[in-house]
Amino acid sequence: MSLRLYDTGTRSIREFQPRNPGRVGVYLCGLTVQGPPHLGHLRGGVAYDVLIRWLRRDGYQVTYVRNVTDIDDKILVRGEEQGRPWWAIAYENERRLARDYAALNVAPPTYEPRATGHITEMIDLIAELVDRGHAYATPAGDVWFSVSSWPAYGELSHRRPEDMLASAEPGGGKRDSRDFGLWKAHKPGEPEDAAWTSPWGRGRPGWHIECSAMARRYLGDAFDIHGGATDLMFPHHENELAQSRGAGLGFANFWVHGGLLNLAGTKMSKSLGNTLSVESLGEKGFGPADLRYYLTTGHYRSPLEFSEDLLREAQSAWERLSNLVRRAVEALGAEAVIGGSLPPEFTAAMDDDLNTPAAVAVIHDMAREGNAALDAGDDAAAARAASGVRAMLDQLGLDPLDPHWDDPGDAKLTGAVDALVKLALEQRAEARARKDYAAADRIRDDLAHAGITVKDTPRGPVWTVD
RNA sequence: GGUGGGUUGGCCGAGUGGCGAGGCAGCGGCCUGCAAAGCCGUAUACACGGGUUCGACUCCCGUACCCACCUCCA
Repeated sequence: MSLRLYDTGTRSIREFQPRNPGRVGVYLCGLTVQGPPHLGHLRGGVAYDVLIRWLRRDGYQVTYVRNVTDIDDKILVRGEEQGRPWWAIAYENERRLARDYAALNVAPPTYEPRATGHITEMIDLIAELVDRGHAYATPAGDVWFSVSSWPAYGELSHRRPEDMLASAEPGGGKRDSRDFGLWKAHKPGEPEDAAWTSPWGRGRPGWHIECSAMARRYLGDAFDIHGGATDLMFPHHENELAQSRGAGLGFANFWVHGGLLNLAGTKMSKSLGNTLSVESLGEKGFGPADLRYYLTTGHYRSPLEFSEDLLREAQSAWERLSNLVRRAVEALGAEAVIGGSLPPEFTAAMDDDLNTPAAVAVIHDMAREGNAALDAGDDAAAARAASGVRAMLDQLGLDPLDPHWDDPGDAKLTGAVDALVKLALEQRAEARARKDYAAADRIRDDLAHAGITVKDTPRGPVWTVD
């Protein structure tokens, strides 16, 4: 069994085969860094992280390119509004995104090219399109892609040209309302540092051309997988495809589109302003692992509803899993809970178009076995189950013992708190020994007020900081 | 108007032509001084109407409703 992936281009699940044996090239449309990232962006990041991890686990050498769009109309508008350079805003948001991805244990891509660093490649590509008759320049210095010159236009999103509404992008010398911009002439009033020299005069690139140009540079004329969320399918990906194919490039073999994250029934979106950040959730007691687990419990292509209640449920479920792993480590030692292999049911679920909900169900089943074995004192079975659970979680980027999840701010305090809590627990143990439960419970309550939860286990009390 | 996706039990969420994934919440029990954790058991499902079939939640047709895209958006 190997990976079968849904491909938007053919609207079907296909056996994944790389173009070159052992190597996979993946291009993911990253963010337009006009504002801070929100949970929807992070969902996409986690979903593709899961895909990349699965490909690597299959032994592929993966080149994963995720771009940053750091020049576009909206970024320029933000700069105007805030009275700051547009590039400062772009870079600030890019760093925020990197920080949030890191918090969620999303591995960095192989390379993260910025649009502004690839103007040359874009100009080259545009020039080729003009030469081939698929693009035309206007006297004003704009360059448009000619949709009517490319009969296959619409093949990805399966739209017929006559069904398309006329683009709102006005005139500007366009021959056809569906034509889209490859190069935008610099306009009076726009920042001088937002324009580059080109054969058509000073200007800046249109949105779609960057991905075609950067994918070509880093992955070659043809590559394996192109990803992005479903809202990019049209027009962005359709346009990318037309540009690249129009220039004679093979472009992507698989198109993988992820579902959106909904908030109160509608999608979370920059333009709607209904966004949520990792920090705001942290203030409500949710850790990045809770969020990552939650984002993993839905299938990547399905829309996912977000609410605090749902996140809280995910948190409970995630704690169950991480409890099992910790219990096993406490009972059997850390060396007994490493390096389990992945159960065939888990592998089958993941190979089936990355069916993470089914994969997570396998983890829960094995966690139950592990807990039962622990209760029964069957160390061998417990170690086997806990190791398996850990291996599966690790595959999803959710190993509970990964130091990544530790709050670094706690490190300095841990030693001191440890000693103090130990002292309190000794007193509580003495009280319990003389059956003075009122005193024992008072100590536990006091600790609880300080944010420390004490639980009694067959091997003595354990405590956690909330 | 066009295109695509969806409607599963209190909630979330997989899946299959015939054995009721998994989680969260609930209830009962075991364990525990209590609590927590854990384990065992347990009720409530497949939007509606037709059709195909020995048999449909699963296939087909229709209806309703929801979401997304068709303008920038992960």
